[in-house]
Amino acid sequence: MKLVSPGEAAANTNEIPVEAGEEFVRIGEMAKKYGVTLRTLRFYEDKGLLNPHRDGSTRLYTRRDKARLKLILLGRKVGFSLRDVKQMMDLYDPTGTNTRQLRLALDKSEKQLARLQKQRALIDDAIGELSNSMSVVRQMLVERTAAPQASAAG
Amino acid sequence: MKLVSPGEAAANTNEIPVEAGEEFVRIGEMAKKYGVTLRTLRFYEDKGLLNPHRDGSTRLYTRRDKARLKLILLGRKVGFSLRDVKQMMDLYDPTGTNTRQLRLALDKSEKQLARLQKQRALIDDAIGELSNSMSVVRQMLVERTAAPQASAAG
DNA sequence: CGCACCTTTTACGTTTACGTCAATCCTATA
DNA sequence: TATAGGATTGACGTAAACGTAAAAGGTGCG
Repeated sequence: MKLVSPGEAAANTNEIPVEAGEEFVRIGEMAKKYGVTLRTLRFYEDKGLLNPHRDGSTRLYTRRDKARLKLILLGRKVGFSLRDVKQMMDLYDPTGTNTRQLRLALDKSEKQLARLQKQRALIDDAIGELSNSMSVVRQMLVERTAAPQASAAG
Repeated sequence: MKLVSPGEAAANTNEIPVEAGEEFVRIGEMAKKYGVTLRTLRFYEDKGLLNPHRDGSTRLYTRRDKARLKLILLGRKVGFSLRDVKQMMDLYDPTGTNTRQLRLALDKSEKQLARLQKQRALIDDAIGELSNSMSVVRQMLVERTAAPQASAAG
């Protein structure tokens, strides 16, 4: 049994004890697959967001880790901090209904949604102000460029 | 001659040589007037964005400084970095037409406008994703909450 | 054998715009 | 004169999410 081989180039394919069809991926592949850096994966682990298995000191990621990573990336995409993501993930309990987890997620989501809407309002505001300033500047440029001695400009 | 006295409470009113009706304000007032902290004003000065006069070691702000501060705050509002603002301000030349300054400002503004629009798109995207996730979570909560033993949920 | 390549841990650096002391000084006022 | 209120400089702290370098170990291949 080997590591999952992406395409053809499975360099450095070490013999790893794999049980029950579990597919292990090392950090390099994991990083490529999800478009993150090695540093990021180690960082997430350091923050308690990921918990890959180990073969000696080598990290081995399973599809559980992949699922978690997907969640993390989704969380970040919608603007949650890693702390928020961790807080929500930490409530996951495979034996229960995860009602609490879901409620927390919903709660945080509502707040985040509000933040996002506020941000959008701010940005719209900024766009407005900026557009104004730009037309003012354009006007000033026109006055300085066109017909410096004549006052009739059209 | 005295410092400009805002309302009635002009505490700590020191004798300051004022010429030609110039109105000086010390840092505390300046901060209040523009809703920034003392630290902020000193920081801006440290970054070369402001250049208040001095009475000994005490900073004295004139309306020139106020105008500059207004520009800084507008710049920040529309998302420019302080470096950008400084770069634009540094081109100011009271003897010329400031064409170069205006062109630079316009150039930076166009780029910033693009960034803002991109940001807004990202935010809209995030809002969409988040809304989706939220309805999924709500659905999950419904399934876990309502009629745990009956499969008919209306 | 040696090189290229992957991986590890540790730890400091980056970015931006200030916040938060800390120690000190000056001044007006009761 | 004691006290309260501003003001000064200097310098470390903060937030977030990694980047980057260093020093080292393991592995397969030609």
